[in-house]
Amino acid sequence: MLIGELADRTGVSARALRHYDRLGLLPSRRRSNRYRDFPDHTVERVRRIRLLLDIGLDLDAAKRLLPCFADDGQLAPCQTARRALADQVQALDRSITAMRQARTMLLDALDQWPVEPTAAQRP
Amino acid sequence: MLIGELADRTGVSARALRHYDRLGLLPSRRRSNRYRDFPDHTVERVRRIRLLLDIGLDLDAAKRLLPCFADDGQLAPCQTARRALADQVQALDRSITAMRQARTMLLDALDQWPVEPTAAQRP
DNA sequence: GAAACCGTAACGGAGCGTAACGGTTA
DNA sequence: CTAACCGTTACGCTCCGTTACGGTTT
Repeated sequence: MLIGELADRTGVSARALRHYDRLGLLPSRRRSNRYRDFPDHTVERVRRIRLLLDIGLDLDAAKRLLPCFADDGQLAPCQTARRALADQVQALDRSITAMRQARTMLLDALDQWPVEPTAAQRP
Repeated sequence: MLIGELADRTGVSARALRHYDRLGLLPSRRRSNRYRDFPDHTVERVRRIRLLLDIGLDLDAAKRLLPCFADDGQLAPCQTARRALADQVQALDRSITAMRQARTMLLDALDQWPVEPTAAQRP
Protein backbone atom coordinates (compact mmCIF):
# COMPACT_ATOMS: atom_id res chain seq x y z
CA MET A 1 0.00 0.00 0.00
CA LEU A 2 1.02 3.61 -0.45
CA ILE A 3 2.00 5.85 2.42
CA GLY A 4 -1.28 7.73 2.41
CA GLU A 5 -3.28 4.57 2.98
CA LEU A 6 -0.91 3.45 5.71
CA ALA A 7 -1.33 6.83 7.35
CA ASP A 8 -5.11 6.54 7.18
CA ARG A 9 -5.16 3.03 8.56
CA THR A 10 -2.82 3.77 11.44
CA GLY A 11 -3.73 7.32 12.27
CA VAL A 12 -0.07 8.23 12.02
CA SER A 13 0.89 11.11 9.73
CA ALA A 14 2.67 10.41 6.49
CA ARG A 15 5.45 12.67 7.73
CA ALA A 16 5.96 10.49 10.78
CA LEU A 17 5.89 7.35 8.66
CA ARG A 18 8.59 8.72 6.38
CA HIS A 19 10.55 9.51 9.49
CA TYR A 20 10.26 5.94 10.76
CA ASP A 21 11.15 4.67 7.32
CA ARG A 22 14.27 6.75 7.09
CA LEU A 23 15.39 5.43 10.46
CA GLY A 24 14.94 1.91 9.20
CA LEU A 25 11.90 0.96 11.26
CA LEU A 26 9.65 0.15 8.35
CA PRO A 27 10.00 -2.46 5.59
CA SER A 28 9.31 -0.56 2.42
CA ARG A 29 10.04 -1.25 -1.18
CA ARG A 30 9.71 1.30 -3.89
CA ARG A 31 7.54 1.16 -6.94
CA SER A 32 8.92 2.08 -10.31
CA ASN A 33 7.84 5.66 -9.71
CA ARG A 34 9.77 5.79 -6.40
CA TYR A 35 6.61 5.69 -4.32
CA ARG A 36 7.00 3.71 -1.11
CA ASP A 37 5.10 0.42 -1.16
CA PHE A 38 4.33 -1.09 2.23
CA PRO A 39 3.20 -4.66 2.79
CA ASP A 40 -0.02 -5.17 4.77
CA HIS A 41 1.64 -6.16 8.00
CA THR A 42 3.20 -2.72 8.22
CA VAL A 43 -0.05 -1.52 9.76
CA GLU A 44 0.59 -3.77 12.73
CA ARG A 45 4.23 -2.78 12.80
CA VAL A 46 3.33 0.89 13.05
CA ARG A 47 0.95 0.13 15.89
CA ARG A 48 3.78 -1.55 17.74
CA ILE A 49 6.03 1.43 17.20
CA ARG A 50 3.39 3.76 18.57
CA LEU A 51 2.83 1.49 21.55
CA LEU A 52 6.50 1.68 22.40
CA LEU A 53 6.57 5.42 21.90
CA ASP A 54 3.48 5.80 24.07
CA ILE A 55 5.15 4.11 27.00
CA GLY A 56 7.94 6.63 26.79
CA LEU A 57 10.56 4.84 24.73
CA ASP A 58 12.31 6.60 21.87
CA LEU A 59 12.56 5.46 18.27
CA ASP A 60 16.00 4.02 18.86
CA ALA A 61 14.72 1.75 21.60
CA ALA A 62 11.66 0.95 19.51
CA LYS A 63 13.86 -0.18 16.67
CA ARG A 64 15.71 -2.56 18.95
CA LEU A 65 12.51 -3.94 20.45
CA LEU A 66 10.53 -4.51 17.26
CA PRO A 67 12.18 -7.90 16.64
CA CYS A 68 11.01 -8.97 20.12
CA PHE A 69 7.38 -8.97 19.09
CA ALA A 70 5.86 -12.36 18.42
CA ASP A 71 3.35 -12.99 15.67
CA ASP A 72 0.46 -12.66 18.10
CA GLY A 73 1.50 -9.10 18.88
CA GLN A 74 2.90 -9.94 22.28
CA LEU A 75 6.28 -8.66 23.26
CA ALA A 76 8.47 -11.69 23.86
CA PRO A 77 10.69 -11.85 26.92
CA CYS A 78 13.99 -11.50 25.15
CA GLN A 79 16.81 -10.08 27.20
CA THR A 80 16.77 -6.82 25.29
CA ALA A 81 13.10 -6.26 25.93
CA ARG A 82 13.26 -7.23 29.58
CA ARG A 83 15.97 -4.74 30.38
CA ALA A 84 14.48 -1.98 28.28
CA LEU A 85 11.09 -2.32 29.92
CA ALA A 86 12.49 -2.59 33.43
CA ASP A 87 14.60 0.50 32.88
CA GLN A 88 11.61 2.34 31.48
CA VAL A 89 9.51 1.48 34.53
CA GLN A 90 12.11 3.14 36.70
CA ALA A 91 12.33 6.14 34.40
CA LEU A 92 8.55 6.48 34.56
CA ASP A 93 8.65 6.22 38.34
CA ARG A 94 11.12 9.06 38.53
CA SER A 95 9.10 11.23 36.17
CA ILE A 96 5.85 10.50 37.95
CA THR A 97 7.38 11.37 41.30
CA ALA A 98 8.74 14.64 39.97
CA MET A 99 5.45 15.58 38.39
CA ARG A 100 3.47 14.77 41.52
CA GLN A 101 5.77 16.97 43.55
CA ALA A 102 5.33 19.74 41.04
CA ARG A 103 1.59 19.26 41.18
CA THR A 104 1.59 19.48 44.96
CA MET A 105 3.58 22.68 44.83
CA LEU A 106 1.13 24.20 42.42
CA LEU A 107 -1.92 23.21 44.44
CA ASP A 108 -0.36 24.54 47.63
CA ALA A 109 0.30 27.86 45.97
CA LEU A 110 -3.23 28.01 44.58
CA ASP A 111 -4.77 27.04 47.93
CA GLN A 112 -3.01 29.85 49.71
CA TRP A 113 -4.44 32.39 47.38
CA PRO A 114 -7.67 34.18 48.17
CA VAL A 115 -10.57 33.45 45.92
CA GLU A 116 -11.32 36.34 43.63
CA PRO A 117 -15.02 37.02 43.33
CA THR A 118 -16.17 36.76 39.75
CA ALA A 119 -19.34 37.87 38.11
CA ALA A 120 -19.67 34.39 36.70
CA GLN A 121 -20.01 32.98 40.19
CA ARG A 122 -23.36 34.65 40.68
CA PRO A 123 -25.54 33.70 37.74
CA MET B 1 28.23 40.39 38.89
CA LEU B 2 29.58 38.55 35.87
CA ILE B 3 27.86 35.58 34.34
CA GLY B 4 30.30 33.08 35.80
CA GLU B 5 29.54 34.15 39.34
CA LEU B 6 25.81 34.09 38.66
CA ALA B 7 26.23 30.59 37.31
CA ASP B 8 28.12 29.49 40.39
CA ARG B 9 25.64 31.04 42.79
CA THR B 10 22.58 29.59 41.08
CA GLY B 11 23.93 26.28 39.85
CA VAL B 12 22.63 27.17 36.40
CA SER B 13 25.07 26.96 33.50
CA ALA B 14 26.35 30.14 31.90
CA ARG B 15 24.99 28.84 28.63
CA ALA B 16 21.50 28.60 30.09
CA LEU B 17 21.81 32.07 31.60
CA ARG B 18 22.76 33.53 28.24
CA HIS B 19 19.75 31.77 26.81
CA TYR B 20 17.42 33.32 29.41
CA ASP B 21 19.04 36.66 28.80
CA ARG B 22 18.56 36.52 25.08
CA LEU B 23 14.88 35.73 25.61
CA GLY B 24 14.57 38.77 27.81
CA LEU B 25 14.14 37.02 31.17
CA LEU B 26 17.14 38.57 32.85
CA PRO B 27 17.94 42.23 33.58
CA SER B 28 21.50 42.65 32.40
CA ARG B 29 23.55 45.64 31.54
CA ARG B 30 26.84 45.48 29.74
CA ARG B 31 30.17 46.66 30.94
CA SER B 32 32.43 48.66 28.67
CA ASN B 33 34.00 45.39 27.52
CA ARG B 34 30.58 43.99 26.58
CA TYR B 35 30.54 41.58 29.49
CA ARG B 36 27.10 41.09 30.99
CA ASP B 37 26.73 42.68 34.42
CA PHE B 38 23.91 41.31 36.58
CA PRO B 39 22.56 43.01 39.68
CA ASP B 40 22.48 40.95 42.89
CA HIS B 41 18.76 40.21 42.81
CA THR B 42 19.27 38.28 39.58
CA VAL B 43 20.23 35.29 41.70
CA GLU B 44 16.73 35.21 43.11
CA ARG B 45 15.27 35.82 39.68
CA VAL B 46 17.07 32.81 38.26
CA ARG B 47 15.80 30.69 41.13
CA ARG B 48 12.27 31.72 40.26
CA ILE B 49 12.80 30.83 36.64
CA ARG B 50 14.08 27.39 37.56
CA LEU B 51 11.17 26.90 39.91
CA LEU B 52 8.74 27.57 37.11
CA LEU B 53 10.64 25.33 34.72
CA ASP B 54 10.71 22.59 37.34
CA ILE B 55 6.95 22.53 37.60
CA GLY B 56 6.76 21.96 33.87
CA LEU B 57 6.26 25.43 32.49
CA ASP B 58 8.29 26.65 29.53
CA LEU B 59 10.39 29.79 29.31
CA ASP B 60 7.62 31.66 27.59
CA ALA B 61 5.24 31.06 30.47
CA ALA B 62 8.03 31.78 32.93
CA LYS B 63 8.60 35.15 31.34
CA ARG B 64 4.95 36.03 31.73
CA LEU B 65 4.84 34.88 35.35
CA LEU B 66 7.99 36.55 36.64
CA PRO B 67 6.21 39.87 37.22
CA CYS B 68 3.74 38.02 39.44
CA PHE B 69 6.36 37.30 42.07
CA ALA B 70 6.20 39.49 45.15
CA ASP B 71 9.28 40.74 46.97
CA ASP B 72 9.06 37.94 49.50
CA GLY B 73 9.46 35.39 46.72
CA GLN B 74 5.81 34.33 46.79
CA LEU B 75 3.93 34.06 43.57
CA ALA B 76 1.12 36.58 43.82
CA PRO B 77 -2.38 35.56 42.80
CA CYS B 78 -2.59 37.67 39.71
CA GLN B 79 -4.99 36.48 37.06
CA THR B 80 -2.19 35.41 34.77
CA ALA B 81 -0.54 33.27 37.41
CA ARG B 82 -3.77 31.70 38.59
CA ARG B 83 -4.73 30.54 35.15
CA ALA B 84 -1.25 29.40 34.23
CA LEU B 85 -0.91 27.33 37.38
CA ALA B 86 -4.38 25.86 37.15
CA ASP B 87 -3.77 24.91 33.54
CA GLN B 88 -0.47 23.37 34.48
CA VAL B 89 -2.06 21.27 37.21
CA GLN B 90 -4.38 19.81 34.61
CA ALA B 91 -1.52 19.24 32.21
CA LEU B 92 0.40 17.45 34.92
CA ASP B 93 -2.65 15.36 35.74
CA ARG B 94 -2.92 14.26 32.16
CA SER B 95 0.75 13.43 31.94
CA ILE B 96 0.76 11.56 35.23
CA THR B 97 -2.26 9.54 34.19
CA ALA B 98 -0.65 8.63 30.89
CA MET B 99 2.60 7.66 32.54
CA ARG B 100 0.89 5.53 35.14
CA GLN B 101 -1.00 3.70 32.43
CA ALA B 102 2.23 3.14 30.58
CA ARG B 103 3.83 1.89 33.78
CA THR B 104 1.01 -0.53 34.36
CA MET B 105 1.32 -1.86 30.83
CA LEU B 106 5.00 -2.43 31.30
CA LEU B 107 4.61 -4.19 34.62
CA ASP B 108 1.86 -6.40 33.23
CA ALA B 109 4.08 -7.42 30.36
CA LEU B 110 6.99 -8.12 32.66
CA ASP B 111 4.82 -10.09 35.07
CA GLN B 112 3.60 -12.38 32.34
CA TRP B 113 7.10 -13.30 31.37
CA PRO B 114 8.82 -16.30 32.88
CA VAL B 115 11.76 -15.59 35.14
CA GLU B 116 15.02 -16.47 33.51
CA PRO B 117 17.39 -18.17 35.88
CA THR B 118 20.62 -16.25 36.21
CA ALA B 119 23.94 -17.22 37.71
CA ALA B 120 23.81 -14.06 39.74
CA GLN B 121 20.72 -15.34 41.53
CA ARG B 122 22.72 -18.08 43.25
CA PRO B 123 25.73 -16.45 44.93
C1' DG C 1 52.68 34.64 27.72
C1' DA C 2 49.62 31.41 29.94
C1' DA C 3 45.35 30.73 32.59
C1' DA C 4 40.83 31.88 33.23
C1' DC C 5 37.05 34.59 32.01
C1' DC C 6 34.02 36.79 28.73
C1' DG C 7 31.58 37.20 23.90
C1' DT C 8 28.93 35.50 19.55
C1' DA C 9 27.70 32.01 16.09
C1' DA C 10 26.11 27.72 15.11
C1' DC C 11 25.38 22.65 15.14
C1' DG C 12 23.06 18.72 17.66
C1' DG C 13 19.31 16.29 19.62
C1' DA C 14 13.78 13.93 19.41
C1' DG C 15 9.96 13.65 16.77
C1' DC C 16 7.81 15.20 13.85
C1' DG C 17 4.87 19.88 11.62
C1' DT C 18 5.11 22.64 7.88
C1' DA C 19 6.23 24.78 3.96
C1' DA C 20 8.43 24.78 -0.64
C1' DC C 21 9.13 22.81 -5.00
C1' DG C 22 8.38 19.20 -8.33
C1' DG C 23 7.16 14.67 -10.44
C1' DT C 24 3.01 11.22 -11.15
C1' DT C 25 -1.30 9.59 -12.03
C1' DA C 26 -6.31 8.97 -12.35
C1' DC D 1 -6.19 20.44 -17.30
C1' DT D 2 -6.62 19.68 -12.63
C1' DA D 3 -6.96 17.47 -8.31
C1' DA D 4 -4.87 14.44 -5.39
C1' DC D 5 -1.10 11.74 -4.38
C1' DC D 6 3.78 10.90 -4.13
C1' DG D 7 8.92 12.39 -3.53
C1' DT D 8 12.96 15.02 -1.33
C1' DT D 9 15.19 18.83 0.99
C1' DA D 10 15.20 21.74 4.85
C1' DC D 11 13.79 24.98 8.47
C1' DG D 12 11.15 25.38 13.04
C1' DC D 13 10.29 24.17 17.77
C1' DT D 14 12.39 23.47 23.16
C1' DC D 15 16.27 24.03 26.26
C1' DC D 16 20.13 24.16 26.49
C1' DG D 17 25.25 21.17 25.82
C1' DT D 18 29.01 21.55 23.12
C1' DT D 19 32.45 22.93 20.07
C1' DA D 20 34.77 26.63 17.62
C1' DC D 21 36.88 30.92 17.36
C1' DG D 22 38.33 35.23 19.41
C1' DG D 23 38.73 39.16 22.60
C1' DT D 24 39.80 40.52 27.86
C1' DT D 25 41.73 40.37 32.15
C1' DT D 26 44.96 38.90 35.73
